[in-house]
Amino acid sequence: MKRSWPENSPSKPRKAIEELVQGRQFANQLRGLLGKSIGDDGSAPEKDLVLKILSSFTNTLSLLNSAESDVDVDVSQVQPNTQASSPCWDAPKSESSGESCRSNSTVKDRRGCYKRRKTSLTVTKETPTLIDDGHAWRKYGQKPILNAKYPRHYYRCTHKYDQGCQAAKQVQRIQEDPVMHRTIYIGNHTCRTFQNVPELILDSSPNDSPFVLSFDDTFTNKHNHPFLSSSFQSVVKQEHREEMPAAADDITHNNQSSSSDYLVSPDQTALESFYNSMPVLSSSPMESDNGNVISGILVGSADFTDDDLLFEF
DNA sequence: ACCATTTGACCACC
DNA sequence: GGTGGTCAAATGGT
Repeated sequence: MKRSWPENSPSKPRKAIEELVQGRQFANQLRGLLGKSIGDDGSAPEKDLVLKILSSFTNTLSLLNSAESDVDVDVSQVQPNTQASSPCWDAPKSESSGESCRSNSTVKDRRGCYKRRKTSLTVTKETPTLIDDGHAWRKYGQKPILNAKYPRHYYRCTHKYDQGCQAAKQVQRIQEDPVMHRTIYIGNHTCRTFQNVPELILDSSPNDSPFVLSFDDTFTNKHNHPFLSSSFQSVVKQEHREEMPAAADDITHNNQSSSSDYLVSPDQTALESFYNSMPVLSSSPMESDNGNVISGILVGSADFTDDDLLFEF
């Protein structure tokens, strides 16, 4: 599950990680200073630049650190034959969703009765700030994670039941850098209710990547990956898919489209090649005055508990 | 009253 | 059996 460094060179990557962590902490300190003097809207070019630096650090760290990540979702976890084994995820409330559930149990006894979705479409992001991603999330759980300093928070889409939206996310503060939060987006939004989310059109031109996005007329540089375009968003770590027809929930933006309208290709190989070929991180210089726009697309961490907010600045 | 969060309990997976 | 993911009652906020 977790990747590890080659046995013959275990120390160098770790040293690199340490250096990167330190660099990222320095960048965070600088960002804090800038934040105090500039404001918190993220629109200042200085702050934007710092965020990009942070993103670079985080990205590199994430690549190096994936083997140690406590929320690691490795591509190797993809288990195609588990696609149909997630009834509780798709319809967790339904009585029929838990085949393994005790049939005669009371309502209270049905707690935790579900089929855990082992693998699914997931996108891991690390964000230096807690920015509303435009979706409405409801927290449904919090768990302390073994060997992790900070608990993991579980969120589901607010419209899970009224619209059947399957999107969920897990948020956990990164141990090495508590300012950063690692958000794992699971599944894609099928709800139509969005706040502050701009128009986002997936360009499915056949000659290019089927996942190219265009952000209306304010965001047209197609070489930037949708996940990676924000100066706030730091890392798209890994992704794999299972039964979800679309790519990341946040890039679909189906507020104006039904689930069948997803423009992201469901083809897994295309998806993989897309993510393999894309640059690890690219920070768009174009979104600086549209921070809210981009954050609504790319950055998770909408709802946080008090301890999360302690680190907000 | 309604909605969101908290939190202990339950259960699947390893 | 341990860990992590989810449920749902209890609680709090508006």
